[in-house]
Amino acid sequence: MRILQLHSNFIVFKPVQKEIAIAEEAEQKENRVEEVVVLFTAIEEGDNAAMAQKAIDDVRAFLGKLKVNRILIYPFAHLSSNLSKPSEALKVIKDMEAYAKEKGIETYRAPFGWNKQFTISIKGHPLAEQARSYAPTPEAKAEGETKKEEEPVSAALKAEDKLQSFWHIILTDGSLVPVEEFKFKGHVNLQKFSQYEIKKARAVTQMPPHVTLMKRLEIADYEAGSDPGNIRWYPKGRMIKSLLEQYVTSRMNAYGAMEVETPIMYDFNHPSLKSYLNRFPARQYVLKSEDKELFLRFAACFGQFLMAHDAQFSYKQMPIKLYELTRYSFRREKSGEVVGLKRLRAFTMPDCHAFCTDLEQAKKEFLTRFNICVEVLSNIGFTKDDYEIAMRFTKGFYDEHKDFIAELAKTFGQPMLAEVWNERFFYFILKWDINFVDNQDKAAALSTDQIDVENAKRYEITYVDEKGEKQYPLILHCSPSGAIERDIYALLEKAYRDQMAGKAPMLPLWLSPTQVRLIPISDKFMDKAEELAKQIASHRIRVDIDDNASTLQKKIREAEQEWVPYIIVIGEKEIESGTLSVRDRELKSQQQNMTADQLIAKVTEKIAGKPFKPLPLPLYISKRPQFHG
RNA sequence: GCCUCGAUAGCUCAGCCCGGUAGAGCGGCUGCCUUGUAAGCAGCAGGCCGCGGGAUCAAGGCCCGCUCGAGGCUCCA
Repeated sequence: MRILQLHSNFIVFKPVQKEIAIAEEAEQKENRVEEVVVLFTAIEEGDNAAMAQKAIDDVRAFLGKLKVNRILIYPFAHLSSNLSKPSEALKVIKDMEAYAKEKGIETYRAPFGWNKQFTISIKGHPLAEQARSYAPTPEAKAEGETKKEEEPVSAALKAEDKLQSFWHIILTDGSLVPVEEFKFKGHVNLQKFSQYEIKKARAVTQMPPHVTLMKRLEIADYEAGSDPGNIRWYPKGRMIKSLLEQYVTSRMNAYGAMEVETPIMYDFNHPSLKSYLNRFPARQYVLKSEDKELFLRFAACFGQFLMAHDAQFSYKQMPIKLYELTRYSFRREKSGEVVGLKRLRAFTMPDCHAFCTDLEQAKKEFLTRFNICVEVLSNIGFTKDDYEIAMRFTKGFYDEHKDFIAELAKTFGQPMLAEVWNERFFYFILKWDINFVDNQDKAAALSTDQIDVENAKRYEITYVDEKGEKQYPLILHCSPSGAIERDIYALLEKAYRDQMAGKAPMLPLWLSPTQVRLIPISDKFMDKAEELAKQIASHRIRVDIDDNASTLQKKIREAEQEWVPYIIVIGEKEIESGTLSVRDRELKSQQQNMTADQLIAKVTEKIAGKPFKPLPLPLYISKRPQFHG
């Protein structure tokens, strides 16, 4: 709290304009107060009622010396760069006012939240001008926290600090083995993942491989002109990202989810959002617009919950599934945590909520979605060897639903990590996440699902049951693929791992920007190359032509460095024989002889069922700009 | 956010310790070569040495601040 205290002959102030939504009511007329001690006051983060009283007590001491008993509390934000939230500030200002009146001081107050005009005449004596600053004292701080604890949400937050986790491995029969007793032989990644989760101990001194790759392959790059964690996508990267987005969305459509679209920014002071938000105090991007304070969404929950709040539905229609691909969700992660495509401040997340009548329905749906998530990751290009699963639940939940956990474990067919809590700290009773373990032995969550038992109430979302009574549903929160950017991170890290193991690194065929590269041996064969390109492209295959004036060997080298899956050289032999010599990256670039039709059939089969986008760059390589050295 | 380290041509990096006219390779452009499965040859252009301040006759190099990045800590709904 900062106070500028001025002993004045008089002050005249006039509210001009409301600055914020929660501004107090006030008349736009001049107010004049004579012979008064004016307190220009800024309320800072952490200030509370105790501090309000202390400040007023200090002022009272001065009033005695000055022989005045009249104060004006004047909210004045400009004294601090560490202001509290307006709603908090108003509370503290009111505390000051009430306490001062209680102590018999003639107290005036300028309205909060207004742009005000003022004229002041200050007395010239030594005690007339005083500035004071109050940092939250340890006691005041503790008191503030105790106070917070009374709110249910903050209690949960505070509990999270003390949260104690017990780590186990879930065997495929659903039984739990303490992590220390599990033999990790043959489960190297699970061991790494467990280490990461439990000890969080890492020692690495290398640039994350996917960061180098995302730049070199002209997929994505940092954008220094934005905020950290806001990424620039080049044509190839945009295409890859768009295909993944399309794929996940179409899979969720097939699952029966209804796609919706909701705003990316929300009013800080909206009553339904407030208590939910309080759990995440410093994590949003905040923006001011006219008289409103808005935050950027960090998931699709807000929009979908507000929509579900207004919707009418009954048990007969449930489970009801809403889906949105958020482009973007925003989380203002701490600067030291933002890295590459792994952890961003603006990211694209598919988010599907299922509203279920009861736990039985929720469990059934949960299992369905679990299988969908594994399928989605598989289609993106990840096998069960690429990731590890963590199940998180309370001891109580496990005891009651052991069979269900066992069923999930059996479905997955591999041991999983279990984080077990003694009591529930979060709004969910069961959660799992699929984690990719990267080349620095760090883990990043991809798919996730959870059973939420709190938010229906918080958002007043209800359905009508068989008896015609309103009930709160259980809400499942699922991201089938996790953040799309993170999928690309994992694909690149996987490719790098393949490379280290002596394999040719590559993207899945359906995501390769160029699927087939044609290299005419000389200008003479350009016509033939164009003809062939036309034929291949007509089958929804991305094909391009290297028409640069360099050597054959160099063109092959460049195609290999671009991770092009099929490279075809076109010259005299091909034209005469009618068969193509295809360099197949998957087969360590061995040359395979096949006809154009055979190649088309092969590619078509491999990308069957996946979305398609045309070549993201000009057909001729010579026409392409260079986006990254 | 904190601690440590870094930022030099489009890219990768040398020069900094010990202050004195800005370097290489790749890429780009121009020309030659018309190529048979991972780098053909030559020439040319290209720099606010991240931004701002300071000390110095003189700063890419020393000092301070900032921005961005990397690692660690913390965090990860």
